[in-house]
Amino acid sequence: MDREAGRVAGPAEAVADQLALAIHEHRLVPGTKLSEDDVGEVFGVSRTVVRAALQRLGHERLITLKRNKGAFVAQPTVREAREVFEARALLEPRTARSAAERAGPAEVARLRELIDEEHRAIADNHPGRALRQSGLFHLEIARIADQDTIAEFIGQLIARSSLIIALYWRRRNALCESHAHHALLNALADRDGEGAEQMMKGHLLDLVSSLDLRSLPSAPRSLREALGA
Amino acid sequence: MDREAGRVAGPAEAVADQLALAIHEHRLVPGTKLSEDDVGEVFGVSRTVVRAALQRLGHERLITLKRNKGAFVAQPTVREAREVFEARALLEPRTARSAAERAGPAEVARLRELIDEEHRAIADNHPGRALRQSGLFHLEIARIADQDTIAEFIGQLIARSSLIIALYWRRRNALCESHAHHALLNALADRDGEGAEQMMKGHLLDLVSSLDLRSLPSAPRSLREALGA
DNA sequence: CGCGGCCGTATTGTATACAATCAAGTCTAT
DNA sequence: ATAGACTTGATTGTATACAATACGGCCGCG
Repeated sequence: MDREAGRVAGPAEAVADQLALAIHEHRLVPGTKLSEDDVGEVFGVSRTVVRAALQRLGHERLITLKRNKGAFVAQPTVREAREVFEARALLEPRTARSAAERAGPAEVARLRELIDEEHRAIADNHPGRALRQSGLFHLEIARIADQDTIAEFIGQLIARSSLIIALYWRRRNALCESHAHHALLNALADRDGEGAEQMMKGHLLDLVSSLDLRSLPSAPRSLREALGA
Repeated sequence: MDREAGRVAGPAEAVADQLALAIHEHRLVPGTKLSEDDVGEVFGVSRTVVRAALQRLGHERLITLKRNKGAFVAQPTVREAREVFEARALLEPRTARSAAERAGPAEVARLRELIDEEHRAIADNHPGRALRQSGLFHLEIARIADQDTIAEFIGQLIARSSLIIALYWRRRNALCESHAHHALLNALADRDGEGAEQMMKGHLLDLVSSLDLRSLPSAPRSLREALGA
């Protein structure tokens, strides 16, 4: 479960990972303020390590750091939402193709397990967990492609996608898009690179089209914030 | 010269930018240790802000943070070098196409200015500055494409490429690859998207082939000496 | 002469204290 | 009553002090 091999994890990483998970699962919604004292008390660490964690999340664009004002769970704009999915469209299809050309039985099994957990989360009425598992499925494909650098980018984009979905998701039903994941899995199992690439491309387009990128971000926490910054 | 609009710059950002520039221009070579006390004394700030700066650079993979050991200018492995250029190959050609479809006279003029500065740096025998300008040329194309998210990724990849070039550059002559930049510029000025995409693809392939991905890192230098000149 | 454990020094990790800035509520004057 | 300035409380920005860890030299032993 370590974020990255070769880099030793410290308390700040642990705090950042916990916060990132909460954001990913929509337990922390966009716009929420993350006070340094509050976070420090929750995790039992000092502001020093909290600040380090917040800095990392800020660099990943999961939170926005406003000078002298504090850290807030990011609220991606419509423009940023489009850009994130355009970046994913550039990276993920080709990566899925590479993954298909490399996938063995062990890799397919890992992907199947992720899909199963996603289904279990849906059955348990935990849409946040389901979304997280869905993201891990995409990330695992990048890892199978044996491209750590691209995988890291995709991981960031997936996290930001989670924020975008929180803000712009159109239909609230929990159908999600597990069929697409199944189809992708089959293509990978068949080592069908071309198919996997096309599947991923279509899947991402479906995702974007399931968003409502014409509306403004859903209601911010305060009117003042909507009119001010 | 601000790194990013919307985010207010503080002292830590200034220190990080200076260090990043030094790394980019090869005044700080891979492997160099960045002691917190030394950096703090050089820039006249306390370790707190130095640590913030080092953390940002660490997240950008320009430096490697070893727990309880300190920060060192990163030494990308051969594998990482390949991955960085594979990522660039995924992102930059399509981005160059978009840029070509959007470029107006002002954008072309900015690019031409960057090329001119690159030539001036070469004429002044400042290969570090020339390399930096070359990177800014690539980055400006991403900005012209009006894709901030992708541009940020490309910016990171360019910075890492600078480290890779420091470690694996084969021929030491300062010929560089300005012809390719000129050709790219012409394609952009002609709004030739397809041509720009192909040019960029070929240019990146040329870059990779100019590396010697079998040699090993060279000896580092001291921080003070590198920044003093 | 080489090797292994010990200790001193230097550097990083973390917590805390102080300064600076911001937000909100109060008070006054028009 | 409202607009504006002031003041107060809270939160962040920065510096410093202390604790923990690692590196290097020294000594003793084989």
